[in-house]
Amino acid sequence: MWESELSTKKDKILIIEDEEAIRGMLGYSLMKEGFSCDEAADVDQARVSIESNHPSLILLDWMLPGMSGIDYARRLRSSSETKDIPIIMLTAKGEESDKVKALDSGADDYITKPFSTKELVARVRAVLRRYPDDNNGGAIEAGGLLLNLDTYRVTANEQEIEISPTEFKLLHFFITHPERVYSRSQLLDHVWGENVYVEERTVDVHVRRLRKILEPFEFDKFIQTIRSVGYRFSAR
Amino acid sequence: MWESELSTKKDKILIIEDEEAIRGMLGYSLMKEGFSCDEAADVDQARVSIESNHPSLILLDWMLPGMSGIDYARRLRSSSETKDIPIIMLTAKGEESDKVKALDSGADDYITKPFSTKELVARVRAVLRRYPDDNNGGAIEAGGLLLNLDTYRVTANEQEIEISPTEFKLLHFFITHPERVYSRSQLLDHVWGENVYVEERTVDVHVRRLRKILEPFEFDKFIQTIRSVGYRFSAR
DNA sequence: TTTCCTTGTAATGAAGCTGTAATATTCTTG
DNA sequence: CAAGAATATTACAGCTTCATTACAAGGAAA
Repeated sequence: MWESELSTKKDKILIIEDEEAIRGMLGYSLMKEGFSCDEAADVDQARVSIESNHPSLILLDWMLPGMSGIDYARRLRSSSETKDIPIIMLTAKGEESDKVKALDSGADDYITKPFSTKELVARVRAVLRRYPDDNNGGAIEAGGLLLNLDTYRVTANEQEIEISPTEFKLLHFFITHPERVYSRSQLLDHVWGENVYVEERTVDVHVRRLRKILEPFEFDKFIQTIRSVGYRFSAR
Repeated sequence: MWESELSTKKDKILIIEDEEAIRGMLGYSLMKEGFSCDEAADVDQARVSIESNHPSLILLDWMLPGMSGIDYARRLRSSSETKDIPIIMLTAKGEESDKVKALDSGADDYITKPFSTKELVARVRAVLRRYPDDNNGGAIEAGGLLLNLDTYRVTANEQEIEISPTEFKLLHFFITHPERVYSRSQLLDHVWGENVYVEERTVDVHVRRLRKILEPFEFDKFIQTIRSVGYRFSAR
């Protein structure tokens, strides 16, 4: 377990990777950047480590002994204790389809080997930043839109908005994952849950509803349609 | 606004400080070290400057007119557009508790006045080093043309371009396979898919469309016609 | 139970994209 | 330079995808 003396709020990162050399290198790089790291060589070690250390992010190798990283990511996502832990997938392949598979399995991001320490750290930071820092009492903001997780309230320019549960969850996902396109199926996975069977077009309807309540404030334009791909949230 | 001619990649630094003398001194010192600076005397000016200049680091005074720097730091951290910008807090006090407060509010570092220019610059550099320059986050670049697969955005010289799905795919293929001629049939295979029956001339039309949207930026010349062979992408 | 709210689906219409063909232009070669 | 070949450009009809609305089933609150 690596540790740094200087940083104030240490994020714990669990590295699940069977090759020791890579594991050590990752741990060292992250430690130098002020993270604290745990390492696991297989699924069993990972389970133990998650239970005892509650990592705030998981780096997951594409291939593990006895199990694909994809499957393991899916499993982590479907368990209530681990489904909120963000996952970054590490893969040696560089194909587009792998990327899609990784993201579809519930990973929050993915990095192709070989990668620079810089890129690794940047992505880790980026993913961690998405999750609320609890600085504002559990509130998240984007361009005048304020979403409060504790009170379950949404305000647009200080004014409260009535919002239904599903729209709240959808908006929450969007606001914590901005500037990135998500397919309808990915949105269903992340917002509705992994094993829920719902028509893809249903997403359209909920996007519509969300846009409708945001319209009076002109925040509907934050939710952008990417034709034949999906939707993207951007507060620019 | 200070600026230096010499440095290559200038990091923009926003100084938020109400006392003009200090502000000017900071700006001057940083400029000499190759940074480019903006100045703001209060929160309002800061907001404007952030929106238009996207600083890569913020120097924030502990006390601002009407608001504590701590609160402002917190606010910057909870807004999705600004939460990625590192903050260094400036304070006259030297107490340990203040330091803790500053770091808790989301500041990345903290400097006690009075401080030497050397120390200032060292800390600025240190913090910037921890935030590796925005890797373009999974974007591919070619001579000012930026294609981002995550966000599905294409920008030419920083300016966003509207593009349709097929043109996006075609451009993606081109930009990832530069400096090489592809026949129409090869392009059809790679961009449209292996077993799709489409007229070869259709490629011409899509090349035309792609060139058209790139024309305003003079990037249409990247796509070159090789008569009786096919097309080639070259950003030279 | 009644009423209100939420939610998923389906239907319809609108908007945008794509492939083809027709025509114009450019290039090559004899 | 003229004819032929290859490419550029334009227009448009058909198709795909998305927006929007209506509605019915389910659940919660009254």
